[in-house]
Amino acid sequence: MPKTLPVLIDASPLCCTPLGSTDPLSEADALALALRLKALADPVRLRLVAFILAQADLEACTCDLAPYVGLTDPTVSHHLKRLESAGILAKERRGMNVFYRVIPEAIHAISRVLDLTGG
Amino acid sequence: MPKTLPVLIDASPLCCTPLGSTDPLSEADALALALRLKALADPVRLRLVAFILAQADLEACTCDLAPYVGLTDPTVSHHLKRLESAGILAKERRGMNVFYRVIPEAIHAISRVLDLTGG
DNA sequence: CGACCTATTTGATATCCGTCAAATAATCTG
DNA sequence: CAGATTATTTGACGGATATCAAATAGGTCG
Repeated sequence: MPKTLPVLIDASPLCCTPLGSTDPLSEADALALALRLKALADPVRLRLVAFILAQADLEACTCDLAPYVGLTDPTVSHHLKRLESAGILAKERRGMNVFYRVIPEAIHAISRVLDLTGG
Repeated sequence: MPKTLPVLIDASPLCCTPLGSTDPLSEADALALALRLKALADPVRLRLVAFILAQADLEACTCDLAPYVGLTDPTVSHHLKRLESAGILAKERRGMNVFYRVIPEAIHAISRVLDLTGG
C-alpha cells in the first residue's frame, strides 16, 4: 500500500452555520461538528493543544509533550493521533523526532459555530 | 426568579484563559473545559441544542424534542440530563410537560476559550 | 381515588475510549 | 550492518456511554 494519504480520516470539510442561527442542524453537520468537539473533549488533549500553542515556534515534539502530561509515550501518541485525525494537529517528522503543530483554523472554526452573539 | 436551583452537578465555575494564551492549561481547568465540551460532543445533543435555539420562545418540551431527533423518550431524557448537568440547559416543569432552554453564556464561554484570535 | 398522560429512572447490552506494557517501525550514528 | 534512540502500533483491560424496553415517578382530570 502507498502509505498514509493526507490523513484527515475523520474530519469532513469544516462546516456549518452557527448554532444560534434559526436553521436546524442537519444530521450530517451535527456529526461532523461532534467529531471535532470529541477530539477536543479530553483534558489531556486540551493540555497538549495548549502546550503546543504556548511554544515560541508553535510546535512541539512528542519527546516534550509526553513528559508534560505525565503519561506514557503510547498514550500520548494515541491522543496526538486523535487530534491529527480530526484535523486539529499536523505532524511532521524531522530526523528521529516528530513535531506537531496546531491548525488554528480548525479550532477557530469550532469557536465560530459556538459563537451565539448575533444568533 | 423562583424555581430551579442551579443544578450544575458536573460543571465548575466557568473557567478559563483562552487556549491561545501563552499560559499552559492547568489540569483542573482542562478537566472543567473537557466536561463542557464532552457534553456538546454528540450529534444528538448538538441537534437538541440547535433545535431549542431555533424556537421562537427559545425553549422546547421533551414531547417535541424526542420526535425531532427520532430516538426513544428515555434516550432523549438521558441526553437532556447530560446537557443540564453540564450547565448548558435549564429545565422547568409546567404541568405535565418539561421545558428546556439553553443557557447561552455556557456555550459562549466555550466559544471564547476556543477563540484564538489575539493569542 | 383512579384512569391516563408525560417524563425520568433502572437494568441490560453493545460499543467506544483511555491507559499501559510489549512489540514494531523509523531514523541516526558508529 | 549493528546498536541506540524516538515514536507508533498492537493487545489487553477497566471504565464510560448511547441505546432500548420495562418499571417508576410526577401531574391532570374524570
